[in-house]
Parts: sequence; structure tokens; C-alpha cells
Amino acid sequence: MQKDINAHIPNYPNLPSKLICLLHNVTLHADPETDEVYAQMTLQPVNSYDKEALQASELALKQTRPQTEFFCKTLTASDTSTHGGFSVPRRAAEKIFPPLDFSMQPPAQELQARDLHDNLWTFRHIYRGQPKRYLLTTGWSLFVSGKRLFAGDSVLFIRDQKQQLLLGIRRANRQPTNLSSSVLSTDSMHIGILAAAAHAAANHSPFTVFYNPRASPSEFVIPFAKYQKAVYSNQISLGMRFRMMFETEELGTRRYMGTITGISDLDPVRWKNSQWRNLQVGWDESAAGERRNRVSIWEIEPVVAPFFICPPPFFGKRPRQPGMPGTF
Amino acid sequence: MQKDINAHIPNYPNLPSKLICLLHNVTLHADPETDEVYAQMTLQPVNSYDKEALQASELALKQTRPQTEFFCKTLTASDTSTHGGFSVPRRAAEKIFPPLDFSMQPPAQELQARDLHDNLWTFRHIYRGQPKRYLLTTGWSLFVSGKRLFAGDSVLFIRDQKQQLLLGIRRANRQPTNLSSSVLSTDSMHIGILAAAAHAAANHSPFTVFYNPRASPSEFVIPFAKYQKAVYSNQISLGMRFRMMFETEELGTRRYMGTITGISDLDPVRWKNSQWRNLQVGWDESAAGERRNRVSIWEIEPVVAPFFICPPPFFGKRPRQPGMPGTF
DNA sequence: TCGATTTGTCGGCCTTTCCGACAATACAC
DNA sequence: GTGTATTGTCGGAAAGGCCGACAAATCGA
Repeated sequence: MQKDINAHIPNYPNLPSKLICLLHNVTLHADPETDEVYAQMTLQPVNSYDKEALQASELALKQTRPQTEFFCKTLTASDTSTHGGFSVPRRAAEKIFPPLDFSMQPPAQELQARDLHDNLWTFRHIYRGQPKRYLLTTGWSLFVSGKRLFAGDSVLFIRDQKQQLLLGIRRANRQPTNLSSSVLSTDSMHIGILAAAAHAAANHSPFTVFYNPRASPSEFVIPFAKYQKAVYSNQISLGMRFRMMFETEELGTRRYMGTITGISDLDPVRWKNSQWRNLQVGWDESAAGERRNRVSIWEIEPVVAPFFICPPPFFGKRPRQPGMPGTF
Repeated sequence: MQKDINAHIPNYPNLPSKLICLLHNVTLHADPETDEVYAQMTLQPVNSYDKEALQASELALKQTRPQTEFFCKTLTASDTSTHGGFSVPRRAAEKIFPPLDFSMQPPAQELQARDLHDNLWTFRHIYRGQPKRYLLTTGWSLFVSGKRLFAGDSVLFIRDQKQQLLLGIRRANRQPTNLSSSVLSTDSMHIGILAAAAHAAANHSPFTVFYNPRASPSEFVIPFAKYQKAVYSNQISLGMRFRMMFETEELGTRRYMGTITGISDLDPVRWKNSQWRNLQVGWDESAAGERRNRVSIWEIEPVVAPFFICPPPFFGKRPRQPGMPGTF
């Protein structure tokens, strides 16, 4: 299938394997039907020597990432049944939600949160039961049915810098969501964006890209500072050990270790000398195929530690047996 | 109390007893709290000889009254209880609502209607039961509680020229609604509007009036054509017989007959020679005080019939005994 | 490993809401 | 009047939804 797609994508001889761009704008959107989240970016190719502008752009990017708190919970059968409400994790209620007045019996309060379409949802937030726990009751079932949520889907509560509550959802991976009717096919998207980028690169004019992490989680746009730091500080060599972060289902992160087993172009015809996933790697743990076997230099942290660290014999409670390092 | 109000209203010597105006604009509004409906009109005093402009204004007025269908129902105890839904009069469902698909078992459909604040309400419209009848079920109780409706209040469904459903409410006359907190007092309103009208009359400049038929059902703004027709065609004389239309509670109309018993200024000091309610009348039916004893010439239709029609000895089913004509 | 804490599920119970039965009312002739 | 059509009210049943009981799962030492 990969081959099939490649066959349809034309070659753009004037499109270099990497474009250095100014980031003019990032806006978040969500599909009105599915609530699928995506970002829209306006990029303008520039001469790489214009360092001042690049740094200003970097700074702006950092400043637009405000400090917020959030929690994410995967919905249980009880959370989604019509029989009851939503059981709020204690930490979440106490860190994210407005504090309840514990002189009331029982302590309870109306709670409002806005989704990505700016719809306001209202819930009753109450602390009750034996043992005591936080619950969302009235209003919760309207939300569940309104968003068509099922056990396994997740909700995300975010408290922003203005102390406002935001509310997102993340559907479980059921069958691959069929978006073909409402969105351009992956092929057309690729072709379209390449044409736009080629034109923009030739003219130093702005162009727009969309990033939908669920539909295609590959990051083709890399912060310039991250890229530079990686290129200047990481000395890559065959057999080098590294660590890399992965996001878990629950928005947490976890590190895996691996070894570099090769360096080669992913696509020697169209993207010769591109650093995008030009490192072939093997992983210490996990069955083959569970993690990609190609990564990019800005994704990894070199292990600078003493010459040899024994691939950890692993400490207790991990459910899955590790693979051997560097064998792929 | 009438006397009391009069004492507070100053005299505007430059304000004539009638103003001929161009009607620039009519917009409908509703009180966000009570849904009370009122109209806002922009009027510009003109020289009465500018007939062309007056006629254009008349024409515009007629055209803004689009042809629509509606029905109004006074809510029963069952309609407003939490035990059930809304029983839709058959004629109404079949004339106003989108037709159901009778091949379904039972025939049912989602129905949406917009209120005067542009809020969209959604109901389940279903045809079921034995004998069969139309009902609104799901969503109805939200509407009843949201609008705080009670048995005796009415709902109004209107299908407009775009086949859209509009939804209005009309509360029963419980105790006289106390609007003093949110609206200017009647006194201040009167004084303010008279000042505005006086200024506008002097300068031929536009001014704005509000018309709230529930709060004060008196019509002080009369379509010019209606006024002219009445003045030129009705020959008024003492003892003359006439008919007059009244609106019933249910938005129906009904005619009553009466006799002119006097012609005199309602307020000889401030509105000398005004034709507004300068006809004193007696009614064939109804106890004294039930209908006003002063009317205006444009409200009545002269009875052109044979010289003497016996004040009807009344036919059956009216619940209340009539007063004698012309006795005040 | 073990006790404490957290939280998922359930039975109980009350309210809401859907349904047709039936009767009261309105309407047509 | 009298028969028919319409619609208001009710009992019954199912679903929604709030509650604490209890136990399963998780966490921390």
C-alpha cells in the first residue's frame, strides 16, 4: 500500500528535502461532526540566514503555549451507562475543578466547561458516597449522548490560564474512522500540499498545512530550535544507544531505549538526503512491528552514560517481555 | 388613578392631537426574561400633503405582513404536567407541521422550531395511540420547564413563508405582571414619548415608539389608510348603530354591536379635537365595564342595514346576560 | 507484601417519560 | 338530539438518574 501511494505522488524536483519556514499562525480546529482535533499552520519559506526572524518566530511559538493543567480519563462502563454519572478521579477534581465548599452537606456546585466548538456544558459536581468521592451527575448523560461517547473513549478537562474549564474528547480507536466522505483522501492531500509547498518554496510565499495527529500522526513540521539542537549536539553513529519518548494512550509519556542500526534515506528518489526518518533503529523491548523502525534525529536523546549499561533485566510488574537490543 | 397620572403628565402645547407620520421601520422584539412580545417603530412626522410618500409607506406596511399559517393552543393540565407530552390538535399537525411518513410504524419525526430569541427547540412528533392522535413527546418537557409554562398559558406555532417553524408563547393573565423592575414605569414612558414626539413634530425628525399589546393594549398608531377610510366613509351621528371586532383570548375574533351615545373630547385640555376615543358608546350585550365606553371612528363599522334592528333578544348559549344599549 | 486509598459496579428507590385505555368534550348533521 | 371525531386524563411499564454499599483495583510504604 505504501508503494501504491508512492506511485501516485509526482516528483517535485524544485522542492528541497527540507524547508526552513517562518511560522505565522497556528489555530486549533475540531471537526464539527466527530470532534476530531486538528491544527492549521501558515508557513512561509525563508532564507535560512535570516536568523533574527527565525528566533522571533521560535519565541512566539513558546509564548503561545500557555501554562495549563489538565486531566484525561478513559470512560468506564459506569461512566457511560445511563444508570449513573461520571466518577471524577480525586486528584483531578482537586487540581482542576473549582474547589467545593465543604461546609455544605453534601458539598456540591455547578460546573461549566466549554468544548472546542465553544458549546457550554453544565454539570453538577458533588462530593458524596461512602467512601467519599467526587462525581459529575446532572448534565453528564446529556454530554455522553450528545457526543456519542462509549466506554473506552476519553474525556479531557483543561483549566486554562484564565481559570476557565475546557472540555475535550478523544475517541477510542475503533475501526479506522472513515473520514473519506468529509475530508480529502490522503493521496489528494499529499499531492495538494506538495504542490503548494513547491510553489511557496519557489516564491518565498506563505502556504497552509493541516496537522491531524489521529489521522496521520507523523510530524512533518519541526520547531527550528529543536532541529538545530539535535543536529549540532547529537553525534550519530551506527550502534549508538538512545532513548526516545512515546506518548501513552492516557496522555502520559514513557521512554523506550534502542540502538541505531543503519543510516539511509527513506526515499532516495524524491527526498534524497532528507533527515526525516533516515535512522534505522532496533528497540530493546516490545515485539517487532510495535514501534517504527525508522526515526529522525530530533526525536531521540543520545544515551551519554558510561560506556555500557546492561539492557535492563527489568524490574517486576511490566506485562510484556522485552526483545533483545539491536537484533532487528 | 387615571386622574393621578394626568396630573403628572405635562402639557405639550406644540404637540398636535394627531401626527401624520412616515413609518420607517417595524421590528419585533421579545423580553428575554418573560418572552413578552413588543414592537418597535420608527416614525417621522410629515406634512399631510405629501401623499405619495404616505402611500408608499402604506404599501410597504402591507408587504411586510407575509402570508403565514399558525395555530394557537391553550395548554391543558396534561400538556404541562411532567407525566406526559403535548397533545397536538389534529388540524394543527396536518396544516402546520411537516407531514409524517405514514408508512412508518408508528409515524414519527423530529420537529424543530425557533422562538423569538432564535433559540431552537427540538421535539419528537409522533402519531400514535388508540384512537390515533398527534403528540409532541421528547423535548416537550424541557420547553415547558425552560419557559416556565403552566396550564392556561398558550403556545403558538407559526409556519413562515420559508416553511420554517416559529414558536411563541402567551402567558395567561395571572396577576398583573409586574414589569416595573425591568421596564420604565408607565408614567415615565408616557412623558418620555410625548417629549420625543413633540420634538420630532417640530423638526419633522424621526422618533421611536414601542408597542406592547399585553402591557398597554391601546393603539396610538393607526395606519393612515384605515384612518382616512373611516373619516371619509363613516357618517357619525348620535344614536348610530355600529359593530366592532374584539379579539378573543384564543386569537379568534368576535363582533359586538353597540350604539353611539355621545361625541366629546376624551381630554379637552391637552388633546382638544382629538378623534382618539371621542365616541361615547353603549353595548348591546355584556355587563357594564366589560367593554370600554369610548371608541374611535376607525375601530367601528357602521351598520348600514335597514332602519331598525331589534337589539337581539339573544340566542341561546351565551353565559352572561346583556346590558341594555345606550344606558352607560 | 500488606494496608490504605481510590474508584467501578450494583441494588434500591424515586422521578421522568412513553404508551394505549377510556372517557369527556367538541363537532357535524 | 345523536352519532362521530377529537383530545384530556389516567394507570401501567420502562427508562433515567441519584444514592450509598460494597468490593475490586490501585497505590505507597
